[in-house]
Amino acid sequence: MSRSEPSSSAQHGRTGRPRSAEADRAILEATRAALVELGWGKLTLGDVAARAGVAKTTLYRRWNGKSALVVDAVAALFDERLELPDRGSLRADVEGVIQQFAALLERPETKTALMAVVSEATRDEALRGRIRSAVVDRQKRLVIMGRERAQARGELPPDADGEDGRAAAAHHVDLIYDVIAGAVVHRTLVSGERVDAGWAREFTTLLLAGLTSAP
Amino acid sequence: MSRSEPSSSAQHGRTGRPRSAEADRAILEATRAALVELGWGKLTLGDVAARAGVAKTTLYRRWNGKSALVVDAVAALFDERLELPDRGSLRADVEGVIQQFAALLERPETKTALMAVVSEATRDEALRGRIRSAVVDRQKRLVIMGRERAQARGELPPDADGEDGRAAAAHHVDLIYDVIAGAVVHRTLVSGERVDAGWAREFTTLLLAGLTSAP
Amino acid sequence: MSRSEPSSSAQHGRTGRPRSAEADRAILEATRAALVELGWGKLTLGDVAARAGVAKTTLYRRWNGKSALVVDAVAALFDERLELPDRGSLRADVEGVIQQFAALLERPETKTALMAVVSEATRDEALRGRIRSAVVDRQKRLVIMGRERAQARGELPPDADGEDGRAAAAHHVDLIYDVIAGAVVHRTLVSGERVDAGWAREFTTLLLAGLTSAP
Amino acid sequence: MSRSEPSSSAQHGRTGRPRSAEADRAILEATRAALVELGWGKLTLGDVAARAGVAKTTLYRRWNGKSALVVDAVAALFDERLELPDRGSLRADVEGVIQQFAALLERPETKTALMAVVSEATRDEALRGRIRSAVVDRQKRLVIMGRERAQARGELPPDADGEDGRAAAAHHVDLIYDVIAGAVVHRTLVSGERVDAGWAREFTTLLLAGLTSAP
DNA sequence: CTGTAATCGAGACGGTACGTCGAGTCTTTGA
DNA sequence: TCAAAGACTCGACGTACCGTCTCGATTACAG
Repeated sequence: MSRSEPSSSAQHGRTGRPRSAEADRAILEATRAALVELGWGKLTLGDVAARAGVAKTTLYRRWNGKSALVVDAVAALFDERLELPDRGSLRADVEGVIQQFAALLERPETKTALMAVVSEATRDEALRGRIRSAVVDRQKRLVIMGRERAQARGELPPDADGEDGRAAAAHHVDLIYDVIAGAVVHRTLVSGERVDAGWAREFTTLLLAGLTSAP
Repeated sequence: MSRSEPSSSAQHGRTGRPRSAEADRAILEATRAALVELGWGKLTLGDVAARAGVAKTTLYRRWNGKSALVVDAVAALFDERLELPDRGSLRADVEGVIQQFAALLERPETKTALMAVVSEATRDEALRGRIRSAVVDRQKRLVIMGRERAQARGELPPDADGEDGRAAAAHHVDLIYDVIAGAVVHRTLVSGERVDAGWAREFTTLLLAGLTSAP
Repeated sequence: MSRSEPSSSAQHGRTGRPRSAEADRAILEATRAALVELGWGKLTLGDVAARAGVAKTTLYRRWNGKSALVVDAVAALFDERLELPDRGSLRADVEGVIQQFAALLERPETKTALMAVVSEATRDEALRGRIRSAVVDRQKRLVIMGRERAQARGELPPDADGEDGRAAAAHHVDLIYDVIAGAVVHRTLVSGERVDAGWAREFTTLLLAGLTSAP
Repeated sequence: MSRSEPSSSAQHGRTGRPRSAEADRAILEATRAALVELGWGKLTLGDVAARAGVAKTTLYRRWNGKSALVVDAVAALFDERLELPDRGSLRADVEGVIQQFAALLERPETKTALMAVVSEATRDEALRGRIRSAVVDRQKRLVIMGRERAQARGELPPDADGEDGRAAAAHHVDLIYDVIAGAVVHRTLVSGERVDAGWAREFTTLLLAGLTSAP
């Protein structure tokens, strides 16, 4: 799913030496380490290969460039880190989401990598898709989940029925997601300020007023 | 202020041949053109120099790398394009700001460049400062102005007096700025969707509810 | 022996793609052609690489600069062109050697290159060694051979026996070599006159009188 | 005579600020110093100008390139150093000439510069002329003088009368000059050995036998 | 004493080449 | 067939000098 040749099962003939699974792990690990040390701009595939104890050939056989590799490398972090325990109220859940986004963005490997691949993606449709599935969709899932819980609690009105209702709901989720993720990203990376508990609370207050007042 | 040697006033002696102002103009223009055609990733300083009819040396004498040059090149757009005519109401002003940010971000030169330099800036304090003064401050000015107008109209409560009041106001501006700019940037560049009139209206509705309910 | 990494035998591991022998040939050939067309001063390694159909990197991987490359390029000529057929008498052999040196020095590639690398060598011990083995030794071999033949014919007295004898012989060879090669080089390159048959004869007369009178 | 614009007398109008004679001196001095430190290859005109406390412009106004400047700079040495006191015999005079040539060539500035400009001169007629008048003719004068003295002493036969005689004499001088200068240059720069008293004596012996036996 | 005309320093200018580096590809030997 | 090693082509990098140019500031001699 994340490889240039979807390594899922042995697509490529069944003879010959099989690909080392260990190599995959080592490469992604090395990529993250290199990202932390050098940042996106100075990261080189030759260096990653050397750190992973792997030949450059091996690396290119599995990914087709710096961007693809880095997306996969940071995608792994999104898998591990994003979950949303029920904190009992909409406000608590929103603050939780904000904190999780912020925690992820304050890790040095994501901080430097995320905007870089987003930038690359402005000219690369395939990369855009990869980012969507590896990053955006996983984050958006949290928004969806939090919204459903709030509706179940009665903190937010339920979705309208029918096709239009579903579309409006999706629309609403997109808006909320862009506002939350955007504000956190912007504060962290552009304004260059930390997302602390105080800011999270103020932002949540602003947001909840908006969400609960007008439908 | 925007050069590697802040050319503001004649810092570098008064003797010797003076730097060509025409060259500056041509270089920034060429940089924007190259950004549109090639995008950040493929943009090379050699190519920019060639387009500007200027030697590479001249370019390196004034800026110290791709990032710094590109920041200055897009900063010029922020100068030209950002203004806030009084549209008569807070809602209209907010929608106006959103549309302006979005229009700027949908230009191909900013779309490809902005996140790239933000990414570079995560490892470069000087670059961060340059972005702040060339981009962030110019944008934030609009937020401040819009807020003051709304206070004058009575749409928003006035700032509290004294030192604490000023600090709280600045704090508030920062929050609003990150929310607006962040949401627009995220929708445009990460989610990859257009900011149309409908979205601008919905987002404004969300935001105004937040701004006007709880102080 | 002539490379920066003495490629003689597989010094650099046995794995990996081996260096292309064809590239070597093409580079030296291109170097000579460029020397003829442009002369030492205008010769650039980038141009040589282009002529040879080879990347600059390849060239720098094998030689460490213009001088080293040029020495190897002209050394090949010294290999091909210097031989000493037995012409039956010392006089004839000496004239033969002189003509061969002169013919080599009048080729445009050697004419422009030789003094240039000698000049560089005044500040570069490694280059000096390279010149010695690639040029000087090959020329000196001819002097040694001619001298032995003359001794065999009885035109010159035999070497004295023992350690001292061998040292004196080597000494003598060095002197003769410097006189012959020096006179030819100086006439050709410094005085800028041709070495024609007449000059060769007169010089030989002068030399033979010196060689045969006082031992 | 040695300048690009033969500064001999005021060719260039008589008004305007006159050229600084001090600058000339300082530049030539700086050139020699730079030659000693850096050698021909690393010597740059910018550096010379800086050492001389002079603008690059000044330098280019008087000479038209590295080669011309260096020829003039070393030519001054030839003026000071070459003279031939009468040592009473042909042998002594020849050894004297050899030692003088050798002493000149062992100075680091001439060692590195001489062959370099000779190499440049292979492609530059004007430079060749400049070398001839600044170097070759001055050295050859010594050979001529020594030969005349020897003829006066009766150690060498007098020149034949008439046009042919003069031509033959000039011819002879040229041959001797190339042999002496060539041997010394070659030993010093190519073979890389010192010219000590022993070598000078042996070479003289060889040469005198040749000069005195056959006419 | 006042132009006029060439010099001087400084340093920016358009160029050309440098030698290095990274991206990807290709070609070996060995598992 | 894949893996490691490393040579390959290509293209950009940022720097160094080149030789020219434009400045403002000095000199000298001519009127």
